[in-house]
Amino acid sequence: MTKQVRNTAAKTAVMEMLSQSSTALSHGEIYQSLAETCDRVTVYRILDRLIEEGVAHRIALSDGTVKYALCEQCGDGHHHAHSHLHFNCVLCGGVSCLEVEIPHVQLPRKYKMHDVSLVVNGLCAACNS
Amino acid sequence: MTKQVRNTAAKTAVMEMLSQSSTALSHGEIYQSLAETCDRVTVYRILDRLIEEGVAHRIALSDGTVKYALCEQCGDGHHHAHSHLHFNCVLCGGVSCLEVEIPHVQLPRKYKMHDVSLVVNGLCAACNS
DNA sequence: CATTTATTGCAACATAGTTGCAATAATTTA
DNA sequence: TAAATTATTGCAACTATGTTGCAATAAATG
Ligand SMILES: [Mn+2]
Ligand SMILES: [Mn+2]
Ligand SMILES: [Zn+2]
Ligand SMILES: [Zn+2]
Repeated sequence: MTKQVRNTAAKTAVMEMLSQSSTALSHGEIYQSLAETCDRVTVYRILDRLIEEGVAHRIALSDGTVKYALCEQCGDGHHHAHSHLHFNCVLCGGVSCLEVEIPHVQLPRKYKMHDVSLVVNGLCAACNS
Repeated sequence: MTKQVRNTAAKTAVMEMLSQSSTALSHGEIYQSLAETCDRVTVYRILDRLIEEGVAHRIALSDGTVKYALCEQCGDGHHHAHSHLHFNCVLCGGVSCLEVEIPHVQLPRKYKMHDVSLVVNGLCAACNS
């Protein structure tokens, strides 16, 4: 039997927060906004669980920073595809999932591609004015 | 006047190591191989300096891990371009610069692209047999 | 309400990266 | 070659990030 899922106040709060946010959030940002209401470790575990449940996904920026975003923000809800790029605004720091397909990349002979991570750094629409 | 550059034993050792290695190396890997011969912090500072000098570059993998590689390995030596992709083998863990141009990506209106980071995870030629 | 067990808090640990400062040593200059 | 300059290093101390074990807590189910 598959492990059952329980909805807790902390988990709901994290999801609510990710859902409200226009930008992907780091563990630290989430933990701080939840100020005192739950433990650091709990936030890590909730995020891990959300990812395992397919509700959220991890985004590693080009400097190594890790952010989290809900998956609905990055697909049409119907077919869930993770082959989209992530945009990191160097001005406001915002990180967002763009509905842009990752172009096909040709690898050298014998290489086998599993998945691709593409992060674009630049100015977002709001900051580029 | 621009800050002068000094070649020290530690710096030479790090460069030698990166130059010999077929894969990009993390700070930890470099530090361990240098075992006891110099401080942890020194390795960080040497790597920062190599990057500032344009000799090496940083590679952030899709899980947030950071690796370092010499720049000569990732260009033809003549024109130095950093718009190439990095390959991370999920089997041997090797990380290498591939001489493959990053395909053009079309961003939504008003977005301004500065630079792109593209990491492909999969099986390298050696592991894919 | 009682049972089951997923989730949490806490302590403790591991790794990654940064900063200040005094000591050291690579270059430059005399 | 010896002295002066200052880039580099070692060390201590600190912050940030992430993980694990275990006992206590609290969802869900009946
Ligand atoms: Mn996304
Ligand atoms: Mn490279
Ligand atoms: Zn912006
Ligand atoms: Zn391999």
